[in-house]
Amino acid sequence: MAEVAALVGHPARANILCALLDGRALTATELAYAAGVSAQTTSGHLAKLRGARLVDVCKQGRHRYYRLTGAHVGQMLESIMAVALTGPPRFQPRSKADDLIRHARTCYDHFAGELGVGIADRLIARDCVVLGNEAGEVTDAGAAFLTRLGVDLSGARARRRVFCRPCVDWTERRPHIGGAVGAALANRCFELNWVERVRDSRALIITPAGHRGFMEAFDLSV
Amino acid sequence: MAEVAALVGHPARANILCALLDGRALTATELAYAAGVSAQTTSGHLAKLRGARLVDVCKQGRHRYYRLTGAHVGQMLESIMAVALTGPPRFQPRSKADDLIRHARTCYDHFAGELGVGIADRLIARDCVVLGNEAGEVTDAGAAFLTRLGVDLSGARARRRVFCRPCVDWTERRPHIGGAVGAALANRCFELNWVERVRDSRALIITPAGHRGFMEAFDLSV
DNA sequence: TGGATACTTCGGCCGTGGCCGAAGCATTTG
DNA sequence: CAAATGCTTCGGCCACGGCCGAAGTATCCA
Repeated sequence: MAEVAALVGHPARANILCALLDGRALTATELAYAAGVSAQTTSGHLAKLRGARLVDVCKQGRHRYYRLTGAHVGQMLESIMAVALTGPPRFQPRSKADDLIRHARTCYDHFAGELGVGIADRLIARDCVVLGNEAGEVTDAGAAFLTRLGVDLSGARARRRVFCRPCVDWTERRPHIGGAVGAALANRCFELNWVERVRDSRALIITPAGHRGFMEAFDLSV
Repeated sequence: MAEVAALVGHPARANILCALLDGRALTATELAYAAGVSAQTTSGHLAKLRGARLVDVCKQGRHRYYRLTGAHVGQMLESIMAVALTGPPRFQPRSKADDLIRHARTCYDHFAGELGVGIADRLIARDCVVLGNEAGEVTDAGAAFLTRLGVDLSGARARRRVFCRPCVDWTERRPHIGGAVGAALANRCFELNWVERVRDSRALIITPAGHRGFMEAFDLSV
């Protein structure tokens, strides 16, 4: 047991595992970037994670795709995060980049930060979405609203992943909307050019069109 | 997050946390024995665990009693165990103590092992309890049955914690009943003197009265 | 076929963190 | 008040494990 915990207990490996948390499979190079260490160091970490069956690998050409071995690993990571969040507030140097990332960012493939939590709040207030502790659901009114916005809900339903789930935001410490719905909504916002990615970061910039759009659609000023 | 995992990821600290897993409060010296290191080393570990709010301490005379800060820490430990057990099979010397703990033990504050899983199985078979993946519920028939047994269900409902939830058993690899209901049921069994704690262990001994009681109440021979 | 890309293995350097002996407080007991 | 007990702090030793540079496989592409 200590071995498993020790594997998660190193920043580089924790970053790798978090990057895999949404179930996608990523290549070793992508994970090296996420971990912030060199490719050969990452390779060593991945070998250890594989040895403990925390991640699986599948070869495709010259790429190797890594993924979590199963939901139980994801649940473990979530439970560790939950404990970490109840811990003592940590010292966090404020910086320009920090403010950006607190303001709006992606959480794997959906929105987080003030933007993500704000959207979730509005959708909940309008009875478009119901979020429980472990799961969530889109109401009929919510489905109509999102469809009107151009979000591909039927595509989202067809995917094998969880349709709608709450995802605790690590800056706001409140839930935002994850799962296939969260991803589909984020996709649509990218299409509409409401947000743009910041290079080499998970941070997002909200375009002028985005400011108008989020205000019109969600009555949300960001 | 990596910090929390790193704390759990050392054998000495993992032992300390496991020793606390049944919810009892233990003194620093007892924990030093459980961890297998000297008192001063243990003191250092405990200071770190306390710093991360994984354990709480309360002074009583010249003793200091340590306990887990809450159920969320216990759940995290269980989920790590669950992952550790799905990993590559490890060499495990079988011992008398091992058999005991596999047979019947406490899991935080409810029953686990063959006993815990057996009880869960019978309650499910009789439609007294329904267990999902993340949550569970007690049926009306179940409430009547447990009340007849003397379990304090209304007290359990009044508490702020999750009422009924499945808890994956790390030896049986199947769910047993946790949450407030699991705790209340365990309490009642202690009251009835059906089980007794084994010193310095989470293992339980089923008394002769317990053998009769579990057979009569649950049709369960343990 | 040869070079580029993706990934792993090897080897050596270095720092963090664990460990215990000794000493220092705090509390209880005689 | 002194001795014993429970626990923590301090200091120094040591080793495990992380990190990267360099070199070695495997695969793709022109």
